[in-house]
Amino acid sequence: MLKELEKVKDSILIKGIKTQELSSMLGCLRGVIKKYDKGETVISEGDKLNKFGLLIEGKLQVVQYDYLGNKSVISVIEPKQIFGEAFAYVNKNSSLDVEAIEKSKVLFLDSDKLSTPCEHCCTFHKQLVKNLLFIISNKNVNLTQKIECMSKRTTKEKLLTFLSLESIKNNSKEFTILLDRQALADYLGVERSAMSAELSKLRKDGIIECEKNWFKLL
Amino acid sequence: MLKELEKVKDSILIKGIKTQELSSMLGCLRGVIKKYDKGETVISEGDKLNKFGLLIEGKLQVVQYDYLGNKSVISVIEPKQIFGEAFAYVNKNSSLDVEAIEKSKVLFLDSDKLSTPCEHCCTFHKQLVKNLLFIISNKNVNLTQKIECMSKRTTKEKLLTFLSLESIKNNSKEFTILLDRQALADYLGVERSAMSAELSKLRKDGIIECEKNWFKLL
DNA sequence: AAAAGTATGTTGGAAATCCAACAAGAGGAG
DNA sequence: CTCCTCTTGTTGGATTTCCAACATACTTTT
Repeated sequence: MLKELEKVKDSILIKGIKTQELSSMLGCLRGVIKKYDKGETVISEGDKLNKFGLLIEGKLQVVQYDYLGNKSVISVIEPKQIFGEAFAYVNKNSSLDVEAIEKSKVLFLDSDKLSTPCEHCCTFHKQLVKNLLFIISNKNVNLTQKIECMSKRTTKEKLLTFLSLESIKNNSKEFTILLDRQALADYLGVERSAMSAELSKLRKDGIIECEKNWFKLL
Repeated sequence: MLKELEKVKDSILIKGIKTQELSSMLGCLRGVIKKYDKGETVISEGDKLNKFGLLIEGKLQVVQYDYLGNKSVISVIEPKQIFGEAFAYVNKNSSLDVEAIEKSKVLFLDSDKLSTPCEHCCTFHKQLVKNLLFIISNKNVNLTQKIECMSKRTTKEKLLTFLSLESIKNNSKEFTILLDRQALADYLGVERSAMSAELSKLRKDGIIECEKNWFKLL
């Protein structure tokens, strides 16, 4: 198990923790590794979570079924990322499903053990708590920014809000983004073709320049 | 200062902490109380935060200015609620403003001191960390649900998604909501009048019953 | 190099939303 | 009670988005 953990030792969750501490950490947090084949369910809607997951290898998908039963993909989990922590710490049953889309290996850690340092006050606990607070707060900031974009009424405004935020993040009027057109449209909650048309208009109106993933605000 | 803190001793942040521990907590977390008059700025965009706030009395507003300079209210902070914690823990400058909309009193706590238990391993630290993780995770879940609603393409779907989630929360097909029509429209990111019309249609089609803040899914 | 697949841009009609203005009802203040 | 304000519902035309279909360019496969 230790060997598995070392594969992800530069993940944000365990960043700053000494290699020699990893072993006692696994014991302290009751680490368990589980393996999933492609298509298997990792977490089901309604599950009570007292552990959260750290993906060691493979790929997972967080999905949701709406009131009509339509499936939608909320996010994709890559190795070194954690998942399920929000439900674990609100003590609420999961409202999402997590499925393996590749053969995957997951390390589960006890959420309570992490937040409650043991009697020995192990030094790694401090670091873990810091790291976890960083991860969750960061998600929070990102979700808030997404909402900021989505709450604009027109596609043009959504785009400009998004691009303006990216420009600030990159500290430059020029930048590249990670999303392709379809992913950007999904992120903003609009139609890809309509967004594409709007991008063309912004370009024609001299408000932006762009090509593929590269953008420049004028 | 201790007297002020006792006013909010049933806040989620300090829930479960013994009264006799509050005093040492204030010292440990370098608590500072600041007072603001109506209209004063509590946090400015760009501020580097190493403390987060716990509102003791008054009322605050979290606002944001978009790329055109338009002001929009992100949320309202009521007594016992905390604010600024996300930016404090991601070590990122605030991208939001916080303003006092009433004469207010705020207790600031050092975010680093909270996440890094002192040598004495004070028992209240454990509880604080747990409480904080709960609060932030909870915000996370709520933001995700809001995104779930907003990402639907039509007003009808947005409404039904929202109502379906409320129904689940209340564990009943019948429930009342806290938002009035305008607030609900803002939450879903649609026009109030269009939403009102859609509600009427849903009622006419026999999909829901509603009156004011009361709803029933059929 | 041909073929198949993927990403992006374009377009036109159908559908939905926005916007502004007004109507109806409830509740509060004088 | 009357006046005023606030909330909610209604309506119609302007605007925007959606949707489906197709064009083009670029990649990968064979």
